[in-house]
Amino acid sequence: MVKLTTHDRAAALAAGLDAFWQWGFHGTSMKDLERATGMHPGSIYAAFGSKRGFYVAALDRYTEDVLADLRRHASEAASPIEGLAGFVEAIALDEDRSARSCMLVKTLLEHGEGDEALRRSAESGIAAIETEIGNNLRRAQQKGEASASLEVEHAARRIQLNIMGLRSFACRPGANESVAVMAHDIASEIRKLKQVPS
Amino acid sequence: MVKLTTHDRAAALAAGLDAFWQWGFHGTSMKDLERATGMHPGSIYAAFGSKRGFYVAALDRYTEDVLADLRRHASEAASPIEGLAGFVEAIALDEDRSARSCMLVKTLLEHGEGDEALRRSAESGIAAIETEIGNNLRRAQQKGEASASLEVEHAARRIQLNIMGLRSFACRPGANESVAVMAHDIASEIRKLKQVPS
DNA sequence: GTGCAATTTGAATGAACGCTCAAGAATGCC
DNA sequence: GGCATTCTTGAGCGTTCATTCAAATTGCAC
Repeated sequence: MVKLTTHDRAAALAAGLDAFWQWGFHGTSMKDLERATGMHPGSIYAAFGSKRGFYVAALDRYTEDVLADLRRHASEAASPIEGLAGFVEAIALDEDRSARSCMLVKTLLEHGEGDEALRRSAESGIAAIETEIGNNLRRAQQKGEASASLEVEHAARRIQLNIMGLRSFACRPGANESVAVMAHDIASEIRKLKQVPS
Repeated sequence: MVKLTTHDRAAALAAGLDAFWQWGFHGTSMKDLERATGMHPGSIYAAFGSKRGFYVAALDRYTEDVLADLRRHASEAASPIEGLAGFVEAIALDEDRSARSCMLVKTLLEHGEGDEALRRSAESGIAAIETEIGNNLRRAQQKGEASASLEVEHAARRIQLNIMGLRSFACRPGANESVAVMAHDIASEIRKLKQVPS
């Protein structure tokens, strides 16, 4: 295992993630990855150890990207809850179909019974996102935006489940209009967590 | 393509579905399918044409099974809406992890950009289930259980999205308790569609 | 029991798979 | 420029893939 320049490694991960995202782990061949990254097989193995190692690294990067996106929405929105609602609404605006499904769910479903370690890797990403959603809800509580009696972990799980459903729903061919409707539905359910100002 | 006795064909489909459900399309080899069905490669090709043909047939069978399950819940429950709520709650009771993910979503995600025909096949299954959910809601309207002003198609889509999310959520390793909580959450949201008796 | 058609069988096929590593190119140091 | 070291390259490794088909077996009519 050998260092690439930070830039090269990041570019390779982005390209590899893209390929795995489109065709899944088993559906993406080393030849596909060579084409996508412009690297030769030896270099890929030097950098990531194996096809599976490459997948895990790309999956980690995906989780980081989602977390960054979540934090960006939180920091740019008028309030924590608006940040979450905006994050959900943005899913419907995603142009490319294949980028819509959640890579973590995709991993979980593709490796149903097979690769326990890979499933745990996906689970830890999901847990991290759930925690971040929970952080936002707690911030909403501190600001008085959400009720102090809100069960944060439960609500975070429910939001996560909605996002999983929405992202899968968005992969349906020709569902473009209804995805937007569903996204707004979910966003307005999130906004219902705002307590009526007393 | 050659006829198997009805019984043999059904048994082969059930075994094949099981294998595809666990390992996905690309993750299941012909050798796996031979082991699962007890058939020899020639017989599988005689009966289903190709590995892909086998997958499509198994997927169709899956859709039929889900529809039958949905109708069973509808006919055994006290009312149409209770039928839907019970159907959702039953998902959490499913024992084997791999049988929890929705095969149709799994197909949609695995073939993100690749096999257009397969994705359309999955979509038609999803649409059929959505229609059946809608039928139940309409029946609820006719009985006065749900408001006549309920937007049936919209509500059906929303329920379907929740089910997709729940079934994916249920694949998370070690999520057993929270799956039950989420299932009851979704079921009680469905029950909110009951109009208050006036 | 015999002959014929239908079915079952699994060894064989070429292609594609993930992965390796010896050889070549590039780099750094004096 | 010469030498040692590191990195890059891609042909080739053994394996496994989906698929085929000639031969063996079976079922049936008479």
